[in-house]
Amino acid sequence: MEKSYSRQTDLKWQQKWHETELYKFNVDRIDDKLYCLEMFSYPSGSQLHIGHWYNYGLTDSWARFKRMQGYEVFEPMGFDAFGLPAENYAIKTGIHPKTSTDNNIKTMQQQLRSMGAMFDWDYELATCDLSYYRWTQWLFLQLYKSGLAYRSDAPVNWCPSCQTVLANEQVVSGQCERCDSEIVRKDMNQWFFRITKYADELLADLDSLDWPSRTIAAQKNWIGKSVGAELTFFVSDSELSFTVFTTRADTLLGASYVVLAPEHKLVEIITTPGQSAAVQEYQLQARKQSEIERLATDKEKTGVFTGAYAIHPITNEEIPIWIADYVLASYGTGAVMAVPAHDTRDFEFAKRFNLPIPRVIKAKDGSDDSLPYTDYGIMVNSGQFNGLSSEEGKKAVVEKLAETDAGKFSVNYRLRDWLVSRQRYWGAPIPMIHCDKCGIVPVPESDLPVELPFDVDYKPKGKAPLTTNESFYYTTCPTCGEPAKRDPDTLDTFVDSSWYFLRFPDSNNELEPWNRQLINKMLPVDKYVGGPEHACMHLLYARFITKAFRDMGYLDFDEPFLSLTHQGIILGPDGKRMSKSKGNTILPDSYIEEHGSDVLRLFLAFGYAYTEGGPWDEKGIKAVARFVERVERLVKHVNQLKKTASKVTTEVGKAEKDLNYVRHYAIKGVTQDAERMQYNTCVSRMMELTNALYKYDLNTEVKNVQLMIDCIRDLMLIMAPFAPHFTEEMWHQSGYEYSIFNQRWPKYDEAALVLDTIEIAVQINGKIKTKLDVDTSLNKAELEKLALSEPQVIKFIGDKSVVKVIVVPKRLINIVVK
RNA sequence: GCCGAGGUGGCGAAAUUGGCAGACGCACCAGACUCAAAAUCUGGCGUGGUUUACCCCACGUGAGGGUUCGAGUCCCUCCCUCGGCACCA
Repeated sequence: MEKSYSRQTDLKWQQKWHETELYKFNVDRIDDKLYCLEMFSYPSGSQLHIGHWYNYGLTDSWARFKRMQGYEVFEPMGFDAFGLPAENYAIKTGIHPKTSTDNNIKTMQQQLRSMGAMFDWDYELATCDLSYYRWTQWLFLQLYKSGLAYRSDAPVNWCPSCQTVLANEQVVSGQCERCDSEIVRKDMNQWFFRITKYADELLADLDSLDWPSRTIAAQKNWIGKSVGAELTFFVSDSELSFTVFTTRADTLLGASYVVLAPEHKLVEIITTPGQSAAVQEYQLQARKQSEIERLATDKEKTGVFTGAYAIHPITNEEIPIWIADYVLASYGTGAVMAVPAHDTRDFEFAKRFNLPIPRVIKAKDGSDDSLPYTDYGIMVNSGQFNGLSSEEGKKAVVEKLAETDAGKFSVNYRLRDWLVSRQRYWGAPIPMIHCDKCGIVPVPESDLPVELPFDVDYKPKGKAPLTTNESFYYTTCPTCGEPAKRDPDTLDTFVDSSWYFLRFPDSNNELEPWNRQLINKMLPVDKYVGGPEHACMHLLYARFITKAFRDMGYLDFDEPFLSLTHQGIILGPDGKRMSKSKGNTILPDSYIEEHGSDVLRLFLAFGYAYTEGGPWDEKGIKAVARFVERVERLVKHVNQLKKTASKVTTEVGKAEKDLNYVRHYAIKGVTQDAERMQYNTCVSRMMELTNALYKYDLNTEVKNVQLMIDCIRDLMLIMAPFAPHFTEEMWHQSGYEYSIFNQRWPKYDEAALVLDTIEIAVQINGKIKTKLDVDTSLNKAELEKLALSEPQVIKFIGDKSVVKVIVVPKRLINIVVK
């Protein structure tokens, strides 16, 4: 047999789909819309790799499945085109980022088209296009206007290799997310987005989302809510006071000293002359520490006594004030009350410096008298609070202090504001102007875009490259008209990607970033598919931007992505992550050339649990190629039978019923499993139906050809989302009307799934002893009677007596004997 | 340490959510076709024991307990792997 599926088939149908505009989104059907989105591509130097196929190809299969179910599917594609890799490549090779990015986009467009996905290219966007980033700048201005973008002096994360600051989210255990360089802390004046304003809502709304639990957990961890109280301590012999944050107000009576962060503002004021040399030395040491040193949790506690004392707010006793680097200036109030008996860190510190360790909580059942004791318990040695549980005490102590304004309930978040400025070239310029007279002035919206100049020396020098382009950098103040300077920093690329899903449905709108009525209908995104590595970056930022623009009145929904799936990672054949340096990279191109793109797509569907991924397997792709050929032979064989079979029947006997059962079982299985993106079992069901058809053909002399035709028609339909070119070709060869993707998804018939007889298991005391073919029409009592009269069963029961019989229709009968 | 996801044949994996563990496929073994090979087709394939064979028996989802007529699935205690957070008060 001449094979009729190949790479040529792909190209032929891609051409036809393109000419007939088959996948063009029809806005008139917006009420049936389904927004299916894959995380857009980063056009790096290399080409589409297996990971892209795994993400885009199989999400496209899901989208096609939805299309056949009658949805008007919106599946756009674009490019996250600003960013460091293009710039670093430029520094290395001298090729301008714009040149290399434009080239890469062209290559990737080509490759994405060759995948044969339904992407509607009319909506394509690239974040580095002026038509896109002018609206990114607009976004910035709106955030600025509403107080959500602000400039501040703060200790920031500086990557000495990338020569730029980074957001907290881009620092991974003290190292740069991109280049693994050790991060340095620097005090700099930078732009921030006030994401912390939404901390509580970002946390609370997580529970309403159909997202993987690990991603929800990661965001919860990252936001890091802690509920507690702020308590005020006065400095002895002074009017000065400071507050501490604690989640364990019930342990207040056990506070035997307090600790300020070395950077705490009060330190200079309260330190006694005798201690000032030691304190200054310690502050200097703390500042010099690298991020990695500071994060080490196993190092010995260090600290210095300030010489000053605080007044305990309940006992009025004097307790010493220390400084130590285990207290972070950036969290809570930068000061803690130390309760060494009930906190492991305070305990270590107190041991080291011989500070008192009074116990004020005992275990509820009195069983644990070891220290430190960090669980909840009963308050002891706490005067009027004695006998209260920790839970009660946490309230009672704060309420007591509140009487004198020395305490209030309070919530703290680990989440920090999002640092968005970068001292790099290849990004959207920040639309702000620095004027000596007027201060920081926003660029008027009518002056947007602030165009990124082409002619810039982008080699890193520790300051923003845009300062080297004088005609960009030097400008006039829009307020007073005097000479002024543009902000030379560019926006974090995560700003670009934090709103692209809002732009897609209206990506050609030149008057506004999006039309409100339109996106209120098009969004939220119904299904979002991409890697899990964005859990606390892109996925968090996008939620923040959505909520912020909702509050500004530009859109009416609360969350951007209702349902999220993370595809797994396809590893190299060696089981390691694919990388050029390891030489274990698998490129899709040669497989597509050899087998056609559908074989690759089907293999990715069949070979892995979608959310798990796994090592590349050369043999697997052969197996799937074999399956595709097997289907092709079958289609051709039956099309032949249609014309030439001399002896046919329309009767439906046992063999026909069995075949029809497999057919409807397959339809049902694929319908359910495709819905939840469990693609491997979808392909299994198709294989079973194929096998059943072969078996029927082989074992049946006089065939019900019409049934075979119907089965194969359904097989082509359920296979279509996973092998779009192949099935379109088979559909065509079978004489059906173009296109298979305009067909409705087949429905399964529950009646066909009920067989006349079924094999059920018979257990004695829960162990399977035999199996019976029974009529499915039998009721429970009849089944029980039948089982008990079965010779095998009688033999097993022997002289024991039957205590109980459990009958589960269509499954099993369990006879309990004693 | 806290949070999340996992641990099932030689391998990739399934299991209608408490009801026949291992579907589907890979690899392997045997057979058919063939001069031969490839391709294709048919059958076998968790482990151990027993048996000439058909059969039969026992064991089996990381380990150990428990609930239940019945547990891969629920509960408790551990072990291991991966991911997130972490001197966060």
